[in-house]
Amino acid sequence: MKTEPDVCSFADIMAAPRRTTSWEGVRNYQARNFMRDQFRVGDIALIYHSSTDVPGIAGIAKVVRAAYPDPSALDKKSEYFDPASAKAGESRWVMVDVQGISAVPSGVLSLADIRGEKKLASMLVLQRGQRLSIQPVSQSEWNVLQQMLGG
DNA sequence: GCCAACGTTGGC
DNA sequence: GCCAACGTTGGC
Repeated sequence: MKTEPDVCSFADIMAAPRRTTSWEGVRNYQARNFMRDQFRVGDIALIYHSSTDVPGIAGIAKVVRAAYPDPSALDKKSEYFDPASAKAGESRWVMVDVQGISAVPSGVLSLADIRGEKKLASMLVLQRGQRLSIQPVSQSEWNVLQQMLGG
């Protein structure tokens, strides 16, 4: 799950009540559908910092609430306000709640580190033009990442 | 700040 | 339903 640390960093998640935050503001259908159709309570999520000095995985979280309507789409004061949702009278977007588990010990497992590991060459985050803010990670990729994170 | 890549919008 | 124009993403 990508986030800009200036907006919501992994540290922000860890500092939130119950270390839990709602993943509001996803406004891309493919990313929404991943949350709606694939996310289950208990699933592990990698929190990735984008648009920052050292982009990469900053921490591990887990899904503690499955997809439900994202009310920010109906909030005119929100930067995530969606006129089409407001017109329809209900949010077309969903969010999940995630709870921080642990930060990456070194601070970040950088994109460069990920790119340097041949076993991770299949990761979507490395693919050219891949901008999706929610990306699936395979079990084998996760196994390698866990090794790199010291188990 | 650049710019490639991609998604969305809207006129036709 | 095509597709040009526009907006956004995000590494570099």
